Amino acid sequence: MLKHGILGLIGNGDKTGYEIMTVFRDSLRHFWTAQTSQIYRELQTMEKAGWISQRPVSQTGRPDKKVFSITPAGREELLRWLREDDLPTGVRNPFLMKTFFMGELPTEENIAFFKAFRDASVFPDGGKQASDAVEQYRQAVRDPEKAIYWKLTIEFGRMYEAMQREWCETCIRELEALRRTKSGEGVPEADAKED
Amino acid sequence: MLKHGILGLIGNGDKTGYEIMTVFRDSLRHFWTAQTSQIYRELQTMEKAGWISQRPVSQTGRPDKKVFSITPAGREELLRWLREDDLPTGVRNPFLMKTFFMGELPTEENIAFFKAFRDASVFPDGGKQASDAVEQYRQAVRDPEKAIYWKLTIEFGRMYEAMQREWCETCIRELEALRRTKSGEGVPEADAKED
DNA sequence: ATAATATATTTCACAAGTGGAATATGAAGG
DNA sequence: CCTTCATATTCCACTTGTGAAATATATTAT
Repeated sequence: MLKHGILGLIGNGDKTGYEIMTVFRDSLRHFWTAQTSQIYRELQTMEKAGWISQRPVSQTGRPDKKVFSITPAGREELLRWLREDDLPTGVRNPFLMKTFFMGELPTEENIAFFKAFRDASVFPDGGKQASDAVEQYRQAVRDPEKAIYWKLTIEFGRMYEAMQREWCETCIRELEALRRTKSGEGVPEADAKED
Repeated sequence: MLKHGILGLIGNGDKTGYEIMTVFRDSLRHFWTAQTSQIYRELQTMEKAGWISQRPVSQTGRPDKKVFSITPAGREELLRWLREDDLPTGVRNPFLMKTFFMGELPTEENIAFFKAFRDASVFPDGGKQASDAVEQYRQAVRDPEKAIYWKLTIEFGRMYEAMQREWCETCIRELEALRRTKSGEGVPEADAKED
C-alpha cells in the first residue's frame, strides 16, 4: 500500500523523497504514517520495478536532489491498483486490544484511561490544519476535482474522531455504572429508582 | 501488540496455540487479525522471554498438544503493558489511501466503489455472532466483569461500521453532485429545482 | 561564533507480519 | 474406500515497518 501511495503522489507531479516525506507527515498522517527510511527504500524498489524514473538535480545553496517521475508502466500500475478490489486485510487497533484485557485493572484506572483517550485527538483544530494542507496541495497540482477526494479523507478523520469520543463516553458511562454497582454491593435494594 | 494480546488470552486461562488462533479468528477479528504462523512464532519468543511456560499434553484420538500457561513474570508484563501509555503509532487505512487518489478514475466508477464499500460489513448480523462468541468465552473464563470490556470492543465495531456507512453516503452524495455539475456544464441553469 | 533548523539522502539491525506449504492424527460423511 | 474436515504444530522465503543514526549544505536565530 505504501508503494501505491508514493506512486500516486509522484503521479500528481514529480517529487523528491524528501517532498514525499513531508506530504505524509503533513497531509496523510490521519490515515497513513511512514518512516523516512521506509519511503526511500520503497522508492528504490519502485525504480527497479520500472514504475518511476530518477533524474538528478544539482542545486546551489542546497544539497543535490533526486527527482522522481512516474513512468507509463507506473501509471498503469496505479490505475490497476485503484481498480483492484482486494478488501485489504489486517485490522489492527491497539486501543481495542487494551480495552479487551482491561478487566485486569481496577475500574477506576480504566475510567481515567477512557477519559484521556476521549480528550486526545489527531485533529485538535477540527481538521483546519489538514484542510489548509489540502488547499495548498491543490494549488500545486491544479486539479480542483482531485481535491474533492482529499477532502473526503479529512471528513472521514473528523467523523472517526467524533465516533471515538462518543464511544469513550459510552465506556465511561458503563464503567461508572459498574462502580456504583460494586460500591452498593450487599446493600439491600433501598430504592430501585436508579437509572 | 500481538504478543500482549496472546499473553492476555493465556492470562485468562491456559491455552494451546491452536485455541489462541481460533479466538483471534472468531472473537477478535473486528480489531486484530493474525496469521497462525505469526501466533506460533510469538509463542516461542514469549516462552524464551519467560512470560509463558509450556506443558505437553498427550491426547488419544487427537494430535498431542502444548498447553501454555502465564508465568508470574508474564502477569507482571501484562499489567505493565496495560498501564503503559504509549499512544501506539501508525494509523493505516487502505481505503482512505485509495480514496485519496481516486481522482484518477471516472466519477462513475468511484460512486460504485463507495456503494460497494457501504454495503460491505464485518458485522453483517449487527454483531450477533461476535456477541455470542463473547458470551461463550465468558462462561469459559467465569468472570462476568471482564465481559463488560469485551462487549465494549464489539460496541466500537458497531459504531465504526455505522460511521463508515454514513461516510460512504456523504461520499456518494458529493460525487453525485459533482456528476450533475459536469453533465450540466455549459447548460444555462434551466431549472434550479434539483435536489 | 555557534547552535538550531530545514533541506536531502542513506544505511543498518531488528521486529512484525504475510502467505503458503508441510506434517500428523483421527473423525465424519459420502 | 476415499475425501474432507477439525485438530495441532512447524518452517520458510519474503515483504513491510521501526528506530536510530550518519552525512552533507546553507540559512536563520541567539
